[in-house]
Formats: sequence, structure tokens, C-alpha cells
Amino acid sequence: MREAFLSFFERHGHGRVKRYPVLPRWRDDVLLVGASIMDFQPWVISGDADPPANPLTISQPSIRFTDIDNVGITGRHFTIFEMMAHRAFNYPGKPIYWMDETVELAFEFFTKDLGMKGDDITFKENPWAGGGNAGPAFEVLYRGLEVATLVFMQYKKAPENADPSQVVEIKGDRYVPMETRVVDTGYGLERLVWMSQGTPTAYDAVLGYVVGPLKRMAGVEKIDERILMENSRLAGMFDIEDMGDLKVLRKEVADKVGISIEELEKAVRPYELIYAVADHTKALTFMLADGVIPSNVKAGYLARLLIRKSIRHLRELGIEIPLSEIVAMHIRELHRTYPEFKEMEDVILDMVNVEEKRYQETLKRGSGLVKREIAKLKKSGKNELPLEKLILFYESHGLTPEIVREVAEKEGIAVHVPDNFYTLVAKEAERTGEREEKQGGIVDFELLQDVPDTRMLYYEDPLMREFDAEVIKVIDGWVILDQTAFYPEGGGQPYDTGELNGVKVLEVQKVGKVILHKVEKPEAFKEGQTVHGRIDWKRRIQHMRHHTGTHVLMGALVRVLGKHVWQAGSQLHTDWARLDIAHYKRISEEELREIERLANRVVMENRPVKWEWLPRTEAEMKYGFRLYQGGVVPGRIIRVLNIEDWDVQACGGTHLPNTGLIGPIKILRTERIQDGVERIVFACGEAAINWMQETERILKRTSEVFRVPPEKVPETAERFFNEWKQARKEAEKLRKELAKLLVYELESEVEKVGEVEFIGKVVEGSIDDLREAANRLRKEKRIVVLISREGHFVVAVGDGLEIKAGDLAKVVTSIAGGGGGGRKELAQGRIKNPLKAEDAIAEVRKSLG
RNA sequence: GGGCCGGUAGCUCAGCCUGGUAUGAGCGCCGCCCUCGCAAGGCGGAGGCCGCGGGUUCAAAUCCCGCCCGGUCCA
Repeated sequence: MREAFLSFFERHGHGRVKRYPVLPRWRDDVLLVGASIMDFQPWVISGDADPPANPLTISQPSIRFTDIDNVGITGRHFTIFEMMAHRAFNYPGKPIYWMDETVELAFEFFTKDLGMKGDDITFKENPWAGGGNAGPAFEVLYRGLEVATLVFMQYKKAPENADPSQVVEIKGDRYVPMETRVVDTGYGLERLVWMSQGTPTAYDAVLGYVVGPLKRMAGVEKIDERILMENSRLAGMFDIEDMGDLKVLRKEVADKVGISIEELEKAVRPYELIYAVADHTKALTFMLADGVIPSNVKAGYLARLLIRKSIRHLRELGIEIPLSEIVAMHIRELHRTYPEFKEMEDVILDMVNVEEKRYQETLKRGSGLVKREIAKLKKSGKNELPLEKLILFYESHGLTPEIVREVAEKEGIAVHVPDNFYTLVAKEAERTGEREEKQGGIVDFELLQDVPDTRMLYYEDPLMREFDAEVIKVIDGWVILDQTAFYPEGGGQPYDTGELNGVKVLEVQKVGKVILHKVEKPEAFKEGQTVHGRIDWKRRIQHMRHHTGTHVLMGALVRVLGKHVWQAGSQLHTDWARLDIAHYKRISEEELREIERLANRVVMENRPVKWEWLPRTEAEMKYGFRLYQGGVVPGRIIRVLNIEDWDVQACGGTHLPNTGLIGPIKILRTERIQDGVERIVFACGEAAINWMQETERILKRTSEVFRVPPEKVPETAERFFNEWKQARKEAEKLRKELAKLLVYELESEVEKVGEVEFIGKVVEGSIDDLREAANRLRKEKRIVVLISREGHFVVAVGDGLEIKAGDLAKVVTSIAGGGGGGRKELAQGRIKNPLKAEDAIAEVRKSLG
């Protein structure tokens, strides 16, 4: 079907365009590609980039979560579907085609190539709006089922000050005409295949390679065909908005077939689950192949959602296979069309396995936690889990209230989940959240209106250290020149410092296309004056080493860890740099060494580093979307940095002309800064040497302390540690022996004070010894006071006495200073003046009498 | 980036609020008893820098500060 469509439009003069990734790297306003037109927003639509072909045809896998509750049930809803399209961009003065031709093409395709009867096809008018654009549209229905939409985009959102005569209103929003009118079509691949095959559901038509095996595994191959067909027929006309809708559907089907709702449910539910799993795992396969890393944020969370939902479905079906096996089925089937799947297979399957394991662990950890909490509750005689615990479980441990309830109810504890639970949680978070203050602009943008763009010498010659320039203007301590070699802060690279005519340059920023230099003495500069600039080269060259080094490292990371690795941010400093990457598990020591080795090899190969300015679409077609490592890059032409056969990125920083100049690259450590994001901290050039020398120094010092050569340090340290533990245990034993002796000696020193046995003595020993002895001596109606020569003391009071040990400790300290206290039976402390120990004991004895 | 929770025996965790002996608990491990043997059971035992560093205190696993590691929620 895909081929039929694409080749039909190719024959009719359209350029065939490869699918775009479902994770849209070229824009940051949406999480996933949900329609084919999104490939060309905003750059092509706005005219900032040329379309890759005009007119063009494409089949774009699209993912939408809005219908997720319908998936599996209605027979026609998917989270992932392929939207086939032909499209024409009618630029002013260069029209391609518009309404009539579009409809003709569609009709010809449907009737001639697909052999549909013209009478079965209906065109229904229904204006369309979305993504800031709008226009008239036709829905194309085949025997009542929507199979395509033809949109004629000719309006864009009206600005506030739009000319009222131009404004039109569509679906409640105000629009004005666009200069470029776009034919935007969407043909549902799955629905067309379904129509041509006549299977009960669209899932059977396009996902048979998964649905079949799953049916076998679940043992539901045989079912009353009549029930299934009837269910499909009615379900096909339903949209499930909530559980109520589902009940209505069930009832209608049950009545029609003449069985109870329960029987129907039992028959149909496994099918729905199987369909849903087949669809969800397909969407997942595309997402993971295109670089989505399962996590707790954004698109990553949607991937995790699909994984967890699919696992739950499988368990309900009683199928005990790892989820990755189903994903493998998709790869096996789809890799002929999408070879990138095969390339990524190992990583994709590993990601799914890691996630499945993680989910199990979360559940296990969670149920343990909940069970312990419940044990506590039961002890205190409660039988309901309080709301604040529920919030705690969710916020601190990631346990949704549903999971908590499941566990708790098994233990006979009621859990009440408020309907607005997540709102409550959000409020809780808001209360604790502090407002962050935003920083003001550098200078008033208005003041820069008439200032010409600064010529960027650092791009013309990134190794330029000195230059001459003319002062254009001085504003609020910032000097503006006609040209500069000072790099302004941007793209994770810090600004340069240095001098202008011997005056210190403190900071350099870019506002629009004007570069501003903050100087120590602005009064030294006048308009029209020629100045000589000199860059702090030690600082700058380190930034360049770290910047080019970041790209080299990136290439190594992708090769060692896999193509799913994308840059998630970076920051350069003089002494070190950091690179955050998307990755689904911790990087092992071994991988890290391999990455470091590879990166340094590329340095030693001294590969050339080249940069060029390219129009956006040309750059994308030449290098792919891997360009956008640093995030979305604005502008009509973009700067592409190319390390020969190693790494290509859109980048605005200054770079070394070859990799050899980076010097050594040393990875210092990795951190896991967020679910699915690893931070690599590293140093290049001189900074790397500093770190290595420092590490060596530490090792040398350590080896000096142990008096062994450095290579013997680990085993020696281990030996020392073990011996130390042994010695500690030995000392413990001796202490107990000593205490026994002390006890033996003291037993003979008992004196009677009233009806109390009293032992009071100044002895040798540590506080532990004293306590040990006192505990052994303690018995009914006996009081023991022991004070060491260092001033530690213990007081033990036997059972059957009203006196508290803590009170007697106070008597001791009242005479000899210091402090102490404790429980009823045993108190301990230390006196300030050991010479008064005897007096203190006497005072205690007196207090008893 | 911010918040929250956690780090104690090989493992899972009590103890921390309210500082005062880690008799820590269960599982696991070792030995003995029982058994033809195994499991179960009984008896005994080994096993702890209480994450790291500082502070407060007579005294810190416990309170305070900083750091590291893990988990989790929100941007």
C-alpha cells in the first residue's frame, strides 16, 4: 500500500521523501510527530527552509496518545499510524497546484490504483485548523469510513495588529492569509489496508505478524466468529471517552448476539488486549529507534507508559514472555522498510529489558514499603491509609495510588484515593516551591536598533588572538565594535576575556547580532576610535580544546554505546567540561575506558575539523537530524561543524582546525543527573594534564604513607584495613576480660548504706570498660558508681530502688564539674576535675544515707 | 535547576522523632544435634568505620551543616 501510494505520486511528478524521525529534533514545541505536516513546521511553512522536494510525497509514521483508550477496542484507533501524504508548497509567483488538481489526484489514486468504486467515495467539506495554520479541507470517506483528509492551508494566526479587512475566523480563532499556500494531505495507511483486506479490525490487517503469535500464546485462537464480527461492527462506530461508553458498547453487542455482558467481556477482552499490545509495542519500537530514552519526563515518559501498559496487558493475558520479544517481532517485520531498526536492534531490546526489570523492581520495592507501612498502621489500630502517606508514596517513591491500593487491599487496609489526587499533589508541590527570579537583559534592546551587526572575526579565523577594530558605540559600560575576535557567551561556551587597548574586558555578550564588550574603564573609549584587542589566549584555547573535545567525545560515545545517544546539554570551563547525554543505564567502567581510548585515538589521528554555513534543508539532507545535538537551531542557514568521518553537528562555537590540537582527553567521572541522562565530566589539553598530575600526586603520597610502591597500595590498604578490624575485635575481647577482672575485684568492695548495697570506686579503664563492668555489677538494690582516672564515669542503679541513675550522675557532676546523664538504670558522663572523683563518690554515698 | 525519601551484618530492613550498652530482627552463611540422605526442626557461631567529612555535646547510628551514592516528584 505504502509503495502503491508513493509510486503513484512519484509518477505524477512528486519527489519521494524519506520518513522523518517520530522524535522531532528540529522543533521543541511538540514531544512527538503526530502528523506528516509536522515534518515541515515551522521552518518550511514559514519560508526559512526549502522543502526537500516540491511537490513531494511521503509516508510518515505518526504517534498520538489522544486515542490511547480507544486502541484495541474500536478496531480502527492506533497510537501509531502511518500518514501518507502528497504536498505542494505554492510560493508567491511559483504555484504548483491547488484544490482541483489535489482532488483529481486523490480520486485517480483511489479509483484507478486501489480499484475503489467512485460511488463509494464521498468528499465532505470541513475546515481545518491546527499548529497555528488553517484553511478549507475535505474529508475523504470510503463507505462511510474516513480514509484521508485534504487540507488547503492558506491562513496563519492573525497578529494582534492585523488589518481587520484581512482577518477571517475559523473555529473561533482569527487568521490572516499566508503568502505561501500549502496543499497538505493525509491518507491513513492502516485504514486503506484494512478496507482492501476486509479483516475484522484494522489491527488484523496491519499487525497480523504480532497479533497471530499473541493469540496463540494466549490460547484464544478459537472464538465464536459471530461475536467478534458483531463486536467489531459496533465497536467500529464507537469512540470511547470514558468507562460509561464502554459499558454501553458492551451492552449493545451482548444484546445483539444474545449472551450476557460477562460472557461477552470474557470473549472479547483478550482480543482487545492483544490488539493494544501489538499497537503499543509498534509505537514503542519507532520511538526507541528514533532516540527516545524511557524516563520520567516528556517523550521518555510516554515510552515508559507504553512499556508499563503493555506489560500489564501481557500479564492479564497470562503471557509470560519478556516484552522485548514482541518488540523483536516488529523489528523482524519492519526492518525491510526501515533498515535503521536492525541497526539499533540490540540497543532497543536492551532498553526494553532494562525498563521491564526496572518496573518489576519499582513494584517490588513499592509493595515492601507499603506492607511495612501497613504493619505499622495495624499496630496502632488503624485500618485506613492516610492521604499524606499516599502522597509520600507517590512523590518520594513513584508509587501511583492505584499500585498502593492494590497492595493495601490485599492486606485488608482501605485506601481512599481522592479524584483530584494529582491536583492535590501539584498543590503540595506548589506550596514548597520557591519562585526563582529572572535576570534582566544585558542592555536595552531598543538602544541597539540602529547599531550595525558586528563582524565575527572568530568565525573567520578561530585562532586569531589580536585584532584592530573601530568603536561604534559605548552603552552602559559596554563597548560595541565594528568587528571583534572576542567570542560572546553561547552554546555552552563561555565568553572570552582579554584587553582592549590595555583595558580589561570582563564579559562579552551577544544581543541579536551585536556583540557587546563589558570593560573595566568604559570612559577610556570614544566613538570612531581605533582600538587594539588582545584575547586571553590561555583561557580561550582551553575553551576550544574542550569544545572540539566535546564533539570528539560525542562521536566516541555514539560508537561505543549506540546511536540512541544524543547530547542533552554541555557546559565548558577552563579546567573541565561536562557533556550530558541521553542514555538508558549507567555507563560501565569498561565502556568508559573504551570511550576514552577511542576519543584519544581520534585526537592522535589528527583529523581535520571543518565548518561551513549551509541552508537548513540542505544540511538536514546531507547529514540527517543528528545535526541538532545541541537542540533546536534557529535561522535560515546554519553553521555545520564536521570532524572528518567522526561527528557532524550544527554548532556556533569556536573550534580547533584539527583534532590533534585538543591534546589528551581525560574522563574524570560520570554522574546520573536524571532518569535517562548521564553526565560525563572530562578535561582536555592542559587541564587534562593537571588532573592526571594531581591524581598521581595523591597516589604517591598514599604510597609514601604505607611505605610501599604505588602498585602495592590497593592490597596494602586492604591488608591494613583487615588488620585494623582484627585488632579492634581483639581489643573488644580484652576489654571484656578486663571488665570481668574489675568486677571480681569490686565485688569485694560492697558497703551497706541503709538497705542499699553501694560500690563506689575510682578505677582504670575507658568509658566502655566502665560501662561493661557496671552492667555486670548491677543487681537488685545495688548502686554502682565508677569513675576513671580520665574522668569518665558511670552510675548503675539496680532494680527495686526508687533512685534514678541520671539524678546520681548530677550529684557527681555537682561536685566534680562536667556533665552527664542517662536512663533510670544506667547513666554516664565525664567530670571536669578528676581530682575530685573521691569527693564525688563520697557525696553520692551521703545522698543515699 | 528545585523539592522529597533513603544509605545500619552478605541480602531485606528495625532502631533516629525524644542522644545514653548495636542482647538488633528475618533471610542467607558456618558448625553441631536429628536423618540412610535431603528438607524441615533444635542448639551454637561467625559476620557492623551505622555512606564520607565537619560541628554541637560529658556522650552522636540518632541533632545540625557540607559532600558522595541511590530512588522519586516537579520545572
